[in-house]
Amino acid sequence: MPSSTRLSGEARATAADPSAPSAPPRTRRTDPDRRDRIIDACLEVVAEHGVAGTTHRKVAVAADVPLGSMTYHFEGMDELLRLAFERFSQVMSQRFEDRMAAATTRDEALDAVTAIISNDVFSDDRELVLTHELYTFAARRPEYRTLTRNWMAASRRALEQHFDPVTARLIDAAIEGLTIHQAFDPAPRTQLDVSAVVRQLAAIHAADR
Amino acid sequence: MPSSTRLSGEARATAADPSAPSAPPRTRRTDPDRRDRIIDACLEVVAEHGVAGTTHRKVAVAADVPLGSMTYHFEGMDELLRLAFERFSQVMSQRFEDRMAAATTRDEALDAVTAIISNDVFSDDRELVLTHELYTFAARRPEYRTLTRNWMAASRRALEQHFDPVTARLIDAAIEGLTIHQAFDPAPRTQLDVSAVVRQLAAIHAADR
Amino acid sequence: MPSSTRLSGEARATAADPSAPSAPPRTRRTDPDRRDRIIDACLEVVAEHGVAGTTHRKVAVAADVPLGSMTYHFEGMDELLRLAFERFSQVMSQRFEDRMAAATTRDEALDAVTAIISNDVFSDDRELVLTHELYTFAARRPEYRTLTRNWMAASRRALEQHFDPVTARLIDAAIEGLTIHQAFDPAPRTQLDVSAVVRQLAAIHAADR
Amino acid sequence: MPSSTRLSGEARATAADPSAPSAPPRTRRTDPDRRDRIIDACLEVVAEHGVAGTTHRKVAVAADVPLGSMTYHFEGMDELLRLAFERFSQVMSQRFEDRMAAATTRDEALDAVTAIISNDVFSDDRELVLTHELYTFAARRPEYRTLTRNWMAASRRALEQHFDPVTARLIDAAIEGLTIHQAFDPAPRTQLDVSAVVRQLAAIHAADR
DNA sequence: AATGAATGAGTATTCATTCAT
DNA sequence: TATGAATGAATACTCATTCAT
Repeated sequence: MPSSTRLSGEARATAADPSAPSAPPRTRRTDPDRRDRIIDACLEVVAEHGVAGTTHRKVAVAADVPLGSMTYHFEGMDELLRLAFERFSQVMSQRFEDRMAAATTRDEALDAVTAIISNDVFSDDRELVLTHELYTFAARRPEYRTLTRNWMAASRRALEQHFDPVTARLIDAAIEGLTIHQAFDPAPRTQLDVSAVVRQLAAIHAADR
Repeated sequence: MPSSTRLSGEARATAADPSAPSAPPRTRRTDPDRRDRIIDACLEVVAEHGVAGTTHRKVAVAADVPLGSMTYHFEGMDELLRLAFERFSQVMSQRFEDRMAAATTRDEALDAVTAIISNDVFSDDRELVLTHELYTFAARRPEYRTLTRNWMAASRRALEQHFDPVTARLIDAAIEGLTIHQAFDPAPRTQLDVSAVVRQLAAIHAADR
Repeated sequence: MPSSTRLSGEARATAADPSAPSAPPRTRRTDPDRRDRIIDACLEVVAEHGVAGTTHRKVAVAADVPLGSMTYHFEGMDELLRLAFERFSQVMSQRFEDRMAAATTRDEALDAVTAIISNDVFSDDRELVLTHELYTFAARRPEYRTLTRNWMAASRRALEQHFDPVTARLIDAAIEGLTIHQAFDPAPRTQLDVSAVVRQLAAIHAADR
Repeated sequence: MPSSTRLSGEARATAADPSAPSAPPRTRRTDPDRRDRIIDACLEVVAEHGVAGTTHRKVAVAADVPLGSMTYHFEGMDELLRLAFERFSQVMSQRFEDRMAAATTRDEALDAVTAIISNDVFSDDRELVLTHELYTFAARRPEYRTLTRNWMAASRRALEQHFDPVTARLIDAAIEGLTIHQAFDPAPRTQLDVSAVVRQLAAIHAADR
């Protein structure tokens, strides 16, 4: 489900309409979403080959642009990766917000959180991989932690539509922790009733007040 | 493909110049913990340059061994990385176990968890980075998830010395989630009383029973 | 595995030193027959060092191109060798055809065959070596036997300008066998009157009819 | 059929008899056919990987001897290859002699030759490959042409048991040429009645006398 | 006498980047 | 403005050979 809403779903500009016979075969001059397409392609290459295996060549092939475009449109791999991860985190963030916004009651919000933890975010490995590539990227380069900071802040803001700030932080952390442990230790001995846990978590602070 | 000069039998100039008297006798022929040293060095290189930037050359320099040693002792970079991460996860795991084992009461255990979350594990960036390099490594290669699985299982076992299994899983996830969010979003608007949160978390299941 | 310094964007020292006035402007940016030159150079390197001793480096030096050109223009050594042998077999084939085409009578054709066997083809070792390198190459890789098949078929076609198909096959085999035995056993006890033998060979099938 | 008579078929010394319990586990000191075994193994490696791909390591593994044995028993790859090819040419030579010696009449000799050309020598690729590896080896190194010279002289001697020297040379060359062309151009348009051709060849010189 | 650990020189190949067009 | 041919530096890995044991 999550991967279907993926990145930019808009149709690509068809490259020259062959039905127009009078047009000269000039190389198409305008390709306005080329930059965008390269960024998307970069993300796909990172998903498949990792940051370690992402090269100008692979991205150029994936985006179907000439190799020279890469350094023409971007300073270097670093900038390109930053932009790709920026886009990724925004897309993920946006999806989370949409889900939380769709909940109209606290109970629906709790159901949404339960669903997210249970199976949703990393239903395929693509986003598991990209998330951790991003975390690694940010762990190594403090200057890029704005990406993670923004993402996390956005998540909390979305949760605060339904919960007080402390509970929001707690739930956000629980989503993170349980999701990761589920991905990396898929069959723990002890099964969890996620829905119950989430509800108890949400009750902590309320009870405390 | 083979070496070119193989078929010509003439002797090669031996590199060592015996006329230089100050040079040490150079007889480091046996070096039994060389393999170990290389693995340690690999971990340092990963910490500093990332998996992406880890090369045989850098590791060889860091371990102070000739380049040829690298592929003599290891099948290739993959095996070396696997061994390095194995060692890292075991060290981290062990440290966690030691901490939990040092707690003699449930209350001390809760303090230990609080300390771990608050500042401890990722006090410097080195372990933050290595942890996420490992997660990325495992995310991309399901066959290496035994590393993460073992680590997580060990953590839970350590927690189960003090808590029931469900609570142990919950606390483990909380450590993971809060630690990450703290590292990647160091100054959230809402401060958390970690000690209080941990204690409430531990009370959930008990209360539920 | 990727390059290590990729993520650090600092500029590299450019190698060209503009302060050296005697250096040519170095602008050999376009070199359209470079590919061809490399193939020729490869053949020379094979002749001198054998397939076993043929390396990208040696070929690059022989063709006076930078090492990076090698894998820019060719998939790998295998493709390069295939192209080199293709060229070699075509050149040899062509020369054979020219010789046979130059003969206007059956008798001249018989003289040409005699000349070819007697001393000509392998007058220097270069072509002896290349022929056997090619045979070895093809013996090991059935998929490249098209090269030998084409060469042999062309030879037979050339002979069929003067002889019936069966005689052509016979003469072709005799050229092969006698040439090899002459090259590898240069002073047999029994001298052969090649011209007479060839003529008798050519008479076999005619007599048979 | 030819490959069954292969090299040295004798049983290998079983390495330490585990049923003798009193024997100390000392490393076996005497392994008299080790040298031989290495030479055989070398030939197998050449057959499989070519001279180009034959390395000390591969041969050591194939012979089941420690790597250090290689340079202990042999000067280097060159000597080892020479010995291996020497053995190969002797085995091939011997087999040819046996076949010709088995023929008691001229007619049986002609049948034997026909059989050899038709399908026998290179029934599997192993010997095709080894023969051409040897030719290439000898083509490049005139000093090793004693190997080919001896082989060819032996063949002629064997043929001279049944034919006069000139006919023997002719038939020998025909075997060479037809065999090669058959191997490298397996489906020529024109089929040959090998038996008839051989008989006519044998008649040339007789008729000439 | 025999060996396995060790190594430096070499190999094919990949890469980000440059730059003439 | 855009590109693809070009390249030097780097990569992982292999190898024959050495030598302390």
